Amino acid sequence: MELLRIYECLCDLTRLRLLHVLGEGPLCVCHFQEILDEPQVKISKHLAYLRARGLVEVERVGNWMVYELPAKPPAELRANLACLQDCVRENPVFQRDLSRLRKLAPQLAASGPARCGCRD
Amino acid sequence: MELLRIYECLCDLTRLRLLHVLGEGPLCVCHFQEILDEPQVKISKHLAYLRARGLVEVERVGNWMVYELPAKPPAELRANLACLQDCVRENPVFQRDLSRLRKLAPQLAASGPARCGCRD
DNA sequence: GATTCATATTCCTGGAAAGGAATATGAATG
DNA sequence: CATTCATATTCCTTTCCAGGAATATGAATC
Repeated sequence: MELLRIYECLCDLTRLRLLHVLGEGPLCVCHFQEILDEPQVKISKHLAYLRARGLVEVERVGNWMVYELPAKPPAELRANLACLQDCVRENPVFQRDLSRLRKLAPQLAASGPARCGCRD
Repeated sequence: MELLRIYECLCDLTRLRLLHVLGEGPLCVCHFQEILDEPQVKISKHLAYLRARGLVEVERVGNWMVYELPAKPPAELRANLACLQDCVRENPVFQRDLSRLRKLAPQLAASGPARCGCRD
């Protein structure tokens, strides 16, 4: 993966938030909408942007599209995601996203990384 | 400093190279031109871009403009510059830049971080 | 004070991308 | 098979930025 592609993905706030939340585990679009509190088009387009550049992968599950980070992310991506996570540790927006995620999937919070709960 | 501003600066190859080389120490525009082998306008504009966002600082020394990283870079910048350096450790373009830098200022290579040698 | 030198700025053009409104797709369900 | 639901795509407008050519600035030097 090219480093530049990664940085291009990182230079938009919505995409930063998407990637940050994805660090907790796979998630579907409807959950992103609730967590980020942003319109569907916006979420969907930015996910497409990330997907086109290989930063996320998708799997269709019935009506839902479940997005996740690549199973084996290249070193550059891993390094930058770790760096991002570190940088936003005290950022209210990013932390609010995380706490909303945990409210959405409280049963998963205990059992390791969150999964998309659409099927429940 | 806003994290987004940093990422915006990082999503262009020329700026990545400038920042990477600046990690070795202050440098003037003419040296950047030689090291990156890019036209003056391009270098100058990207340095202005970085400067406008606070990623670099300038000092005039006679005819030369000496650019450097901020004396006390905020944590987000430090983290990302370290991450960048790590990611390009095996990248031929970035490593060629470094070796050109050392050829330009061999006497400085030994004595710690490189300084702009225009005054010599 | 005219010239030179290093660098910055302006003016242009083309392309990318963000955001929203509207519409399309495709799976599930009645 | 018509509808609903979750999501994607298209179309549009606006803004931003990259790159190059030409020109401007400002310090130094003759």
